[in-house]
Amino acid sequence: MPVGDPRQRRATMQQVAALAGVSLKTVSRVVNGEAGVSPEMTGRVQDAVQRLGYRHHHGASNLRSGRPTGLVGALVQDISNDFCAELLRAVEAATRERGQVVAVASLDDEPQRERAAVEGLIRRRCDGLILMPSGTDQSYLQAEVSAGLPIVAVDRPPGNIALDSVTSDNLGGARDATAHLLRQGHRRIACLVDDLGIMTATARRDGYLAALREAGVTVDTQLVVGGLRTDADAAATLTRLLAVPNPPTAVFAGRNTITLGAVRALRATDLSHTVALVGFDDVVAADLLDPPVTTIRQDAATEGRLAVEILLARLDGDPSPLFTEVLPTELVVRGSGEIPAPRSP
Amino acid sequence: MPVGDPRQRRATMQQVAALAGVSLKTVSRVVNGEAGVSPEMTGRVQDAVQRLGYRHHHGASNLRSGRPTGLVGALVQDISNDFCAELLRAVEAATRERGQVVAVASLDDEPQRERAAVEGLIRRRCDGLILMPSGTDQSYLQAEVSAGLPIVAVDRPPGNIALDSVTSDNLGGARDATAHLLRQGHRRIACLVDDLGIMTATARRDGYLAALREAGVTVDTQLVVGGLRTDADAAATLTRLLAVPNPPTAVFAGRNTITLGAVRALRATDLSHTVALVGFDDVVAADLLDPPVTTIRQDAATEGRLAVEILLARLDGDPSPLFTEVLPTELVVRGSGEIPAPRSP
DNA sequence: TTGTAAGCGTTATCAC
DNA sequence: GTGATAACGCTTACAA
Repeated sequence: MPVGDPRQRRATMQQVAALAGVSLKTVSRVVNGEAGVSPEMTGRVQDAVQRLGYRHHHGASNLRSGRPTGLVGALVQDISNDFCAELLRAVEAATRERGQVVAVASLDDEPQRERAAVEGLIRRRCDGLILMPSGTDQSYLQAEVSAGLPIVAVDRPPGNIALDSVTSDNLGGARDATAHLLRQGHRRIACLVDDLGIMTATARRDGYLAALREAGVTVDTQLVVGGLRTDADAAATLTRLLAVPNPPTAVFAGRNTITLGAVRALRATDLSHTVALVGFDDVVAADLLDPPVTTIRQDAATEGRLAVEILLARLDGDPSPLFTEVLPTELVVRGSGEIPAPRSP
Repeated sequence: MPVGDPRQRRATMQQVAALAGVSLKTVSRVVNGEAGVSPEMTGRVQDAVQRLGYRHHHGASNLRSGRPTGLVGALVQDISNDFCAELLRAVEAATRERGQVVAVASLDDEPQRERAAVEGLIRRRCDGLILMPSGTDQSYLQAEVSAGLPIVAVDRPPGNIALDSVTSDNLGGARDATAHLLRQGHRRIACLVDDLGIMTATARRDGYLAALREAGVTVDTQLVVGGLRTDADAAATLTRLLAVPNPPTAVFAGRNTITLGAVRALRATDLSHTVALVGFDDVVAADLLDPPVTTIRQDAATEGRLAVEILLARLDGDPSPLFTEVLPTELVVRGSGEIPAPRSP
């Protein structure tokens, strides 16, 4: 077997044709499984293909044929985050069936990274994009959309542009979570959310506020904290909140990492069984913790599946008006959220 | 803004040239930032580029220039698995810096899927591959390697072929885990591992066996179970093992999902604080469980980082002999692994 | 500084 | 059935 150059140089159809003693076009026909080639020719070509280790050049093929590239982009916040990873899994499963390839990127909620990633994929002529928007402005995508590139926003609504989108009912879920805590008698409920530049964080805080308002409970702005990026942030913040006079008796955690941070803080202060906790978004071993963590479940897999279904439909020419799916969330009662409020002093 | 056709049709350099009233080559120069174009021409071209929404066509450009495509493949067992996801994150971080794009796929340990995914990426002329091998035979890759395609195996050694590889010390880690349990006085230790067709599962079982042998403990083959794919499998199996006469007093779980299954089974049988448990591979909230779970930690991020470093070095022409990095594992003592054996009856 | 011609690996078109 | 030939969108080589 010949040792390859470091610079990849692969056999071309031309070379296969030469070795097989046939024309270029015949090789093309055999390689593409077109009918109307004699068995003998077919055999000779396949032989040459084997011998030269010929591989079809999808890119060159596409250049001429104008067919789609079969490259789909999936840009999420963080591919190592459970929620994103599950969503991607669903996307990947659907595209694999079509022989498409999925390019992924973590944007870490940096709009600049989003633009760079999109740019890279467009230069590579991806067929479509699934995007978890960073920041609040996706208007730069207008040119691409107008050029016919299907883009589906997932998990968060896009800003300043109309795109197909699949999101969870963040506001409703947060309201449910907060209402649940209110029903246990809590009135001082901390609200810990991510960076408020992120639409979902804002929506979840708004859901919290809505629930309080509906219950006629006055908001203590000291108990509402945004900008929490990591579980360590969340743990530190909650520890601080618990240390002041008249501390919260319950916590609404606006994200899975924040929930974990909250659990750590409650453990450290020995308040796990005293302070109630409801988290938005499931945590892996939520049922195994003590107490088990009550959460608002949002279905990442369904979000991904729906998004990719819409994308593939668009690729197939579906002319429907804009899809804006909003998936319901589900309160999963496990224990931590049912800790009652202490009797009023 | 013109409404795009469903079939994407983007402006070409030719069209830009026509609109700007310059030659194709001048457009090429401006677009590629080559020196030696008058400011006036540059302006006219940039104008036309804007107006037409021109996007560079990386594929066409590559076809002639022969430059690398900037597409890197990362094929893992399951992108929604924590370990894989973290590994991918590291890969992605490194490639992003180079403006490369990462295509991912979950193989689910199905050799057929691996071949299909590799095939798809090769047709798209990816520059290199990071592969978590499925099954035990990667010899089919020989032709690609000979053609100059850099491939780095991660997490598991490739079968029947020499590839750069980055793996964890599975055998050593499993031996450490088992030795740790032996030190607590346990003699009847269950060993629960994944499908034995997976190299890491075999290595971990072998590490378990080695530790028993070194301690002069006879192996009870009834306690050694392979083929566990899900946490439910693991839970069911352990529940069964615990129900027979002379049950195990400790468990070595060969994978993070198996560890979770074991925790569930121990909870259900109320043996969490009676039967010791050491798991291979960290579990997300291991420190928050009761008891906290002792694990053998393997560093997914480092594995990914090293693999991609090797890959990029090869792309840059590094002619070193084969790399075969074996990363050490670390025993993380948390509680579940330190439950002592009951006194002999 | 700018432009022309050829060619990258493939497919489409139309002859033989 | 099989094969020339042009073309896809771009870059290289070379000329003006």
